[in-house]
Amino acid sequence: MTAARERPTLEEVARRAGVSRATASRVVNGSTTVAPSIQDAVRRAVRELGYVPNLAARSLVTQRTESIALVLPETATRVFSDDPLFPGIVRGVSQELEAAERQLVLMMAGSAASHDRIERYAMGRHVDGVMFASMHGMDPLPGVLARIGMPTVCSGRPLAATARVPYVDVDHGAGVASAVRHLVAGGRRRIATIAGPQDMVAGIDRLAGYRTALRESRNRSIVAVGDFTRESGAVAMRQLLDDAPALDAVFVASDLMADGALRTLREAGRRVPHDVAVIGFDDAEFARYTDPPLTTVRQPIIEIGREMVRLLLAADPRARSSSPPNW
Amino acid sequence: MTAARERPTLEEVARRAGVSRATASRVVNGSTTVAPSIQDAVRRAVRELGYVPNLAARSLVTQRTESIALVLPETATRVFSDDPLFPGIVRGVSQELEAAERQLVLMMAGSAASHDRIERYAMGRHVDGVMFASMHGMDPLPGVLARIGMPTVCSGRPLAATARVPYVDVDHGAGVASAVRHLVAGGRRRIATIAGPQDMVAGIDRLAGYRTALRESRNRSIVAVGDFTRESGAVAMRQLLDDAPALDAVFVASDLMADGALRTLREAGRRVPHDVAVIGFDDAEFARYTDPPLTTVRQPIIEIGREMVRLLLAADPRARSSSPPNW
DNA sequence: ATGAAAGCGCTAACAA
DNA sequence: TTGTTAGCGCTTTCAT
Repeated sequence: MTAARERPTLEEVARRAGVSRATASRVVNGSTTVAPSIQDAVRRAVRELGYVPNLAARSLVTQRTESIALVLPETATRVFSDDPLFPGIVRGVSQELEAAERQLVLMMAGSAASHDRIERYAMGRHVDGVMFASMHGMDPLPGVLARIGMPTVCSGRPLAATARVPYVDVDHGAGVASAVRHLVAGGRRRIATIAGPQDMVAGIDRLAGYRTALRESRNRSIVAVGDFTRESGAVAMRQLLDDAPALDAVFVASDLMADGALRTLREAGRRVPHDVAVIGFDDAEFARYTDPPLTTVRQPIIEIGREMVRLLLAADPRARSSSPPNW
Repeated sequence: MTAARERPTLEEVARRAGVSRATASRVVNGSTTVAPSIQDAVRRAVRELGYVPNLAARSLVTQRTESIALVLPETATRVFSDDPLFPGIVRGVSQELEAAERQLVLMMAGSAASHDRIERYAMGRHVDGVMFASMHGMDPLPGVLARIGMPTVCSGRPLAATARVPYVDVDHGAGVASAVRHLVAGGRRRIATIAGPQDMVAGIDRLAGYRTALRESRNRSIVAVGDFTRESGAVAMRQLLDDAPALDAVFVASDLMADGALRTLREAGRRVPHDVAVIGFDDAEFARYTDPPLTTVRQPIIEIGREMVRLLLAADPRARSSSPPNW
C-alpha cells in the first residue's frame, strides 16, 4: 500500500521477508514448493512494498513476453473506419488470446516509418508471436519474421510468394457465387460489380469469384474497382452508371463500398432494390441501418481471428502452461 | 542476409567485427565517436549475422521501452464499432507518437481480466507511459499508475477524484449549447435529447449542457438515455416518441445514436427534418451517408489525441532525444 | 524446502 | 577513440 516512488526489486522483497531472492521469485511465480508460512511472509512484503516484477528483466531470462502482436498495415483512419473486417479480426483474436492469458498488442503501420518501427519491435522480441491482417501487395515482413523463427500467421493468403508463412483465409469465391446466384435467381440480368483493391487478396479473390460466377450464368462482366472505402464505392457506382446505364444489379465487394454505392444510386434517382439490386459483402452492423437495409454476404471474420491465434499458439515452440502467477 | 536460426548477440557481432562489445553497441546506437572503418566493419557484421538488438536487455539497463500504451477500457466490439471517438483519438495519438518516434501499443480492456492484465503490463514497465480514453465510472488504474510514477494522461476528466491525473477534454457544454441554439433558431419548441451513458464524462457533461441550454431557452427537458451505441439510440428514440409524441426536435449526444434514432423515426413515419429535426454529435464520417445526412456538432477529437501525447511526453522525466539508431 | 551463484544481452561509467 | 568492467532485475540450475 505504501507508495514507494522508487520501485522495489525482488531483492528488497526477499530481504524484507527474510528469505532469499530465489524463494521470493518462487512465491511470486506461484511455485507450490514453498512453505506456507514463507509464502505468506513474501506476499506480505510484496504488498507492503508495492512490488511489481520488472518484465524486461523477466523476459530477458525467460525469453518470453507473454504478449502477441496483431499488425494491421493500415492507417488508424482505415482501421477505425467502419470497415467490419477490423473489429471482427480483433474480436476473434482478443477472445482467444484472453483465454490463453496472452496480452494483445495492436500495431498499425500506415506509413513506411511505422512499418519499420514495427519490424524492429517484433524482431527485437518484444512479442512472442505476430499476426498480420489486411495485408497489401507483397509485404516481406511476415516472411522475414517467420524466417528468423518468430511465430507468424497471416489472415489472407500472402501475396508474397517468397516465404512459407502459415495463413488462414475464407473461401471468397463461394460467398461471391452465392451472392451472384441470388441476384440471378431474382431475375437480374445485367449484374455489375464494384471490386475491392487489386493489391489485396480479398479484392482479387472476390473479383475472380464474380467473374467465374458470371461466366457460369452466361452474363457479361461489368466491373469498377474501389478500395473498400465508402467514398470509393460512391465513385465506382457513378462510373458503373455511366458505363452501363441499363444495369439492374450490382455485387459490391464490401458493405462499406455498398453504402457509398447506395448514396450514388439515391442521388441518381434509382430505386433500390426495384431498379437496381445491391448486394454487399461482410455483414457489417451498419448494413442494417442503411435505407434500404443492405443485403449482404456473411463472412466468419471472427473465426478467422480465433483461428489465427490457435495456429500461432500451436506453432509456438516454447509455450508455457504453468500455473498462473499469483501476485 | 544469412538466416541464422539462433539469434546472434552483440557479443558475436563484436567478435566478428574484431572489436569490443562496447564499440559494437556504440555503432548500433548511432554514436558518432567511432572510426568510420570500424563502423563499417560492425555494420557488415550486423548484416551478415542478421543481428537485431534484444529489446528486453536494452530496456533492462536503459529503463525505457520507447513505447507508449493507449488503453481503451472497452471491448473490441465497441472500439471498432463506428463510433468516431476511437479513430479520432487513435489518429491523433498515432500522428504525434510517430513524430516522437515512439511505438504505440493499443490495449483494449473490455473485461476485468484484461483490465488486470493491462495493469500488470503497465506496472511492469513494458511501456514508458499510459494514456486512457473512453473511461467508465471510477476506474482507479490511472490514479494507481500515476502514483507509482508512471507518466499517465486521461482523455476526459477522470470521475475518480482519488488522484490528480492530468487530462485533456473539450468543452462539451459549448458544443451542446450551439446545437440547441441552432434548433431553437429553427423554430423548434419541443426539443428532446438522447443522452449518453451516465457513467462517462462525455455522457454526463453533454446532458448537463442540454439541460442548461434548454433552461435558458425556457423549454422543458425531455430525456432518454442511451449508451452511445446505434441500437440504444433506436430504442431511446422509440421511448421519446412514446413519452412526448409532439416533440419536434431531438439533440442526440452521439452520431451513432442519432443514426439509430433516424431509423426509428423513419419506421414511425416521421419525416426528418420536416416533422422532427435531428442533430447529432461528433461529426462522424457516416453521418454524411445517412438519409437524410445528419446535422452534427463538430468535435476536435484528433486534437485531443495529439494533446494527450504532448502532455505525456512533456511529463516524461527521462525522455531521450538522441540521434536515431541506424541499424 | 531453501539458498548461492551464474548468467540472460545489453548499456554506460570509467580507464586507457 | 576504444576497451574493461560493473551492473540492470530476474529465473534457474545446482547444492544443501
